Amino acid sequence: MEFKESHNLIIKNVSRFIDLTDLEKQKYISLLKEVNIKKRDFLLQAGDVARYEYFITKGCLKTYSIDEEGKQHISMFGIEDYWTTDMASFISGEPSHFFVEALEDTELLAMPRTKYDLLFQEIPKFERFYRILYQRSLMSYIRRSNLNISMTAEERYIRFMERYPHIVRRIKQKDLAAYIGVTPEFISMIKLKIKKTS
Amino acid sequence: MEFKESHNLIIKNVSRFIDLTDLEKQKYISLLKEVNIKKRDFLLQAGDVARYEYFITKGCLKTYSIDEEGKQHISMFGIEDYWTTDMASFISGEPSHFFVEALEDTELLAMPRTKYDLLFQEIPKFERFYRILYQRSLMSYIRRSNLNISMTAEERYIRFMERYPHIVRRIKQKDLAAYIGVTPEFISMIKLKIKKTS
DNA sequence: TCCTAAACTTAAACTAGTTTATTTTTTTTC
DNA sequence: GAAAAAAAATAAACTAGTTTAAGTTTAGGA
Repeated sequence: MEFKESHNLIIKNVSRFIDLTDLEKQKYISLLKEVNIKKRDFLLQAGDVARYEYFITKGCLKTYSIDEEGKQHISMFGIEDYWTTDMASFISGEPSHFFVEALEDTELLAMPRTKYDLLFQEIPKFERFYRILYQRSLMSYIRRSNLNISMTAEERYIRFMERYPHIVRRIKQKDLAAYIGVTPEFISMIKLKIKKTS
Repeated sequence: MEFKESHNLIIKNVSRFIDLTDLEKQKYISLLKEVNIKKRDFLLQAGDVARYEYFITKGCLKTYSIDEEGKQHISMFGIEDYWTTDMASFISGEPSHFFVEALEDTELLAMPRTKYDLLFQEIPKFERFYRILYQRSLMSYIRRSNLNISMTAEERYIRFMERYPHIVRRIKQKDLAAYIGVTPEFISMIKLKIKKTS
């Protein structure tokens, strides 16, 4: 069975955890909506309710909140083959505290909250898919926040550079700083220090 | 159908998200193992593999890691009606980086990793239960780490005191500090400051 | 119930990371 | 491809939270 490129991508992602028949694939795809946004546009803004769970087929996004002093805190970057939304808002139906903004022109597939129950009803295997997906997200979330707590900013910077060089290449240093949890000035200091010692 | 007190508790917890027949309840309970540990004993230690997911029926626990300088970082407290384990180790089968230690004599029900697949096979509804459970854990994890990032230690302290007074009553200030992410001395300073201002 | 270890308090010196301000470099836009 | 805007670098003054150290209170085991 032939699908378009973006649909192949999402089916490949889902098929890591569950096997779908051709009919189920078709059914699943029929629930998805295509969304394209330009660089600097928002997929979600604080105050909005997250009505979709998005799968990224092309591009790059950042998810962040803004604190009382107006500072951005980036909680994740999203690139091809990853999922993004504000889970808290998506589930609870309450307004989000997050912004999801495109760092490049971006293409996504959106699963509407309104179709979520229908999906589980028609293809119960998806309970399993999401059980595993959320279990793994939880796992990496726990790992990350544990590391963040026990490492200095310099260690966090070095670790991110080593583990996600493909993301580093696509983002501004300013955004890296907002993810690491320091000021851009401090990143400059770290780089200077590393240059001197090596 | 009659079950013992602890089994009633876990069934009530599971029944928030899925309905079980009496037969399914019995089957589920037959997979669980009762575990009792004394204050200061460990449910899990760094280096061990987490072979169980635990439901707390009585008592209080802390989950923490120890960094290179020997400092404890508490990531959660567990009390009655909550679940605990190191999800990362439980899923991956790799050794854990966490300690789970009893702060009081504690009674638990343990679901073995070895029975996990059997559970999903025999009662597929549990895929749904865990999908929802993990989705909600993820949600509160995201909320918490977002708040921690954008608040000062003082704000985090005040918030915890307000939201979890029933937990505060059962733990040492030292452990509260390790959860908030500051030294016990700094907690003393915060208390002093609050006393002065009010 | 007493004794001892652990927990908590207070305070002064210290440090990782921030703030503010200026200059240089890179990116965007027309 | 030049002008304007945004991002990055450098450096000095500053602050939230740490460290060290000494004294006080509390808890729990023999």
